[in-house]
Parts: sequence; C-alpha cells; structure tokens
Amino acid sequence: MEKHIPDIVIHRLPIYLRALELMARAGHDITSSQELGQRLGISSAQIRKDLSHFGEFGKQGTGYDVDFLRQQLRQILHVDRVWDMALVGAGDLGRALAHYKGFENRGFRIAAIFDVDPRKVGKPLAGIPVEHTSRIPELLPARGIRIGIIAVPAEAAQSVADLLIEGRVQALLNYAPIRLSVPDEVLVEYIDPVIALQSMTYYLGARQGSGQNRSQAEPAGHSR
Amino acid sequence: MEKHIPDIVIHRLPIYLRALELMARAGHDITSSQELGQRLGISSAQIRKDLSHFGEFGKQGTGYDVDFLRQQLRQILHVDRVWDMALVGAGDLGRALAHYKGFENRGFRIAAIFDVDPRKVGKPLAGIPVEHTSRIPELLPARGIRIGIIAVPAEAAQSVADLLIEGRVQALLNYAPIRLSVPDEVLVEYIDPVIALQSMTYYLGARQGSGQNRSQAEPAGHSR
DNA sequence: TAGATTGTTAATCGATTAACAATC
DNA sequence: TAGATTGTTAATCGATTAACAATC
Repeated sequence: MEKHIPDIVIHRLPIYLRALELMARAGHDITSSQELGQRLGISSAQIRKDLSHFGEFGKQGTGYDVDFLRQQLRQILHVDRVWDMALVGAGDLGRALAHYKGFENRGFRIAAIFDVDPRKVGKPLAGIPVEHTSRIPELLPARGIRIGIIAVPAEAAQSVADLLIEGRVQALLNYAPIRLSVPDEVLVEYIDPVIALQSMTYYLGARQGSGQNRSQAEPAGHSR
Repeated sequence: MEKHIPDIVIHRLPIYLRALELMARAGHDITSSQELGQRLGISSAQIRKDLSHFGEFGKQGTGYDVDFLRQQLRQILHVDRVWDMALVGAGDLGRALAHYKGFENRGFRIAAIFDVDPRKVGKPLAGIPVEHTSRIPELLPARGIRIGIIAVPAEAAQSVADLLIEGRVQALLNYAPIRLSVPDEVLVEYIDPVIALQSMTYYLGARQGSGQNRSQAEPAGHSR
C-alpha cells in the first residue's frame, strides 16, 4: 500500500541522483542533507523530507553514504537497469541525440531510429539502422521498447506520437514545440528551449542591457 | 511599484504564448480561459489568475482576443524583440541548435558560435563563423549579447560559464548535465533529457512491460 | 434581455520550513 | 561523552481552486 508521493518530489529525485553520481566520481564517500542542499540550492529539510517518502537512508550524526543513497535512488527511479528507447527523427537533433554520450550509465539507450526521409532509411546512424517511421507500430512491441523520443518538426509530432502509442510506448520525450494529446496512461515530458529562454527574458527585459544592443527598434514599452 | 510575481507563474506564460501562436496560425480569433485551459491541461481559474497579475486582457462574456493577448504576452516576456545569443559548442548538439528553426519568430537568434576545436574555428556553421572559445570575453560585450547557450561536455561547462559571465552574459541555457555555479544576478535554465526521462521511469517501473524486455537481469527489486 | 465569461475574493489544498527528540 | 545529523512533527507559507459579482 504505497502512499501517494507528490510529482514534484519525483522530479527532484533525478537531480539528487545526478549530484550523487558526481560526488561518487569525485571520491566523496559520505554526504549530508546540508551539503547536498547547498550544492543544489535546496534546503536540507526538503531533501530529508523528500527522501523520507521512500525510507530511511541516513545515519544520525553522520549523514548519508554516497554510494548507498545513489544505489537506492537508482532503484527507486528504476534506472538500475537500461531502458531501450525509440528515437524518431534523424535530422540534426536526432543525430545529436543518437550520438549523445549522456544516456549511457544513466539508465537509457537508443535502440531504434526512425525517419521518413528515404535517403536516411537503411543507412546507420550511430551504428543503428534507420527504419521508416511507418514501421514503428510493427517493430516496437517485439523489441520491448516502452519509451519514445520525438525529434521531428512540430507538424509531424502528433502523428508520430500516435504511431509510437500504437507501438505500445508508455512514455514520450517530446522535443517538438507543441503539446501532444495522448491517452491518460501515457506519460509525456517536454523539452523546448524557447520556453526556458522566454522565462529568462521576462527578468532580463527589465534590466539594463550593454547599451549596444538597442539598435533594434524598441516597441511600445512594457505591459501595463 | 511592481508587486512580486511568483516564478511559477512566469514559467507558465511562455506555454500560454505558444498555445496562442498556434491558435493564431490556425485562424482562431477569440478564445477563453476555459478553452485555453482544456488545451493545456490547466484549470481556467489558474489561467485567469496568472494573467491578472499583469492586467486585464479579456472581455466578460466573450473571452480573449487571441492576437491581442498574444501581443501582450510577447511584451510581458520581452520577446517582442529579437535576442541575440552566443552558442558555445559546435558538436552535434551545437549543430542542431545552430540549425534549429524554432528560435526565429519566438524572439531569439544565434548570433555567435564558439568552439575550442581548431578544425572547427574559422569555418561557418549555419552561416555563422565559429570563433575560438577563448575569445568569448572579448567579443560578446561589443555585440551586446546577453544570453549564452552551453552545449559542451560536462567537464567544460563550468569554465565556459565563467567565460560567458566574463563576457557580461546575464542568462545561461545549459545543456550540460551539471549544475553551474554563477553569481546571484545571472539566470540559469537547465535542459537535461535524462532528468526528464528518469522522472518517467519512476512511474513506468511499477507497470507491466511488454514481457519481451525482461531479458536484462532484473536487480534486487523495487525500493522498500 | 439572457447567456457567457471575466477578474477577484475567500476557502482549500499542498508544499516548504523550522524545530527538535532520537540516536549515531 | 559531546557533537552532529537524521527523520518527523507541527507551523508556516504559498499556490490552486471554487464561487460569484460585475459586465460585455
């Protein structure tokens, strides 16, 4: 009987894990909620509270064993295994993802690549043969792939999502700047750099620039 | 005398804007908080509350003029102009970002590219000459660039951030899977696909797979 | 006018933090 | 033992939602 754990807590765990991996590699054996919090800009109380949803991992007076907590988080997040993923889109972004070294060791691997461009189909990318997008529903279930990455233009993203779902995928990482409509049981995470940039320019706009970049005509003024 | 607006509200505005751009392109003239909310999976009350921080943009009984609200949000987020950005890292990811069409029309442009690889320096990428990373502090201020994108390996990310800050950059978009330490006044947003993926595998792990992907040795079991 | 939807208030809900007993 | 840090409780803080008067 699992009690419900807030989604926002789940989203912080990978950040804790990433910090612990780094500490482990730096030869750190022991840490504390305070040290971890300082490093991440999070209060120590919050880290202890978050972890307490899953069990007791520390020792009073000492803190946490870096490697033990790391293993526990890997289990909790289910990245103590390797998840095969299907990448759709072999353009520039797809290429970058296919070559990305950061998946290895963090629980993920691109195991299949799809594109609609006949010039790309058949040729390997990062050692993986590119298949035609239309074959997604046929090929995925047999390979046990449960995660899809969408790296196609916005116009194609929804139809690719539909194909992936037909292929029994349960989680989508969407790089297209568009909201997907999917069944309730399918998880979606979005990556859109412009969304991140625009929340920074909100704050930047109010500040002084360098004085050099005012060449562009400044429109009517701020809201209000 | 601006009252303080919660950061979480600011982070939702670009999502509203993106939806409005889409509606505008689809020929939608008018919308309502309800329609917008349904489309985004957000309550209508929240949308009205968020917007109310900045003024009154709607009409009782009618809703919002799509184009007017879109223009207002563009002003509020300061993307009613074009922001020049410096891209650091001309590898696969840098290439993908340099060619990315999604910056145009949403307020951004890559105006300078840097890399340390002498084979890349001097050659153009997406029509922009690649300069050596060491020239960042010298070149950025003169060009009025206030935003930097970090697309280099994790090991190099902090030193690149330091160079960008020396070059007077005020906002960083960091693709390296590492937390940067920067002065308080510098804004940072992080993009790490693995963080997004790991929060989904938390939920996926508890579910049934297809039965085919159990070939990999399953470790000790779930937490607890 | 009747119907619809806003902007806003007050109530609810949930997340963060402070504090501390337990204990290594 | 003295010092440190956990896990947890209760208090605080902040965000979301429900409801509705205002009004187009």
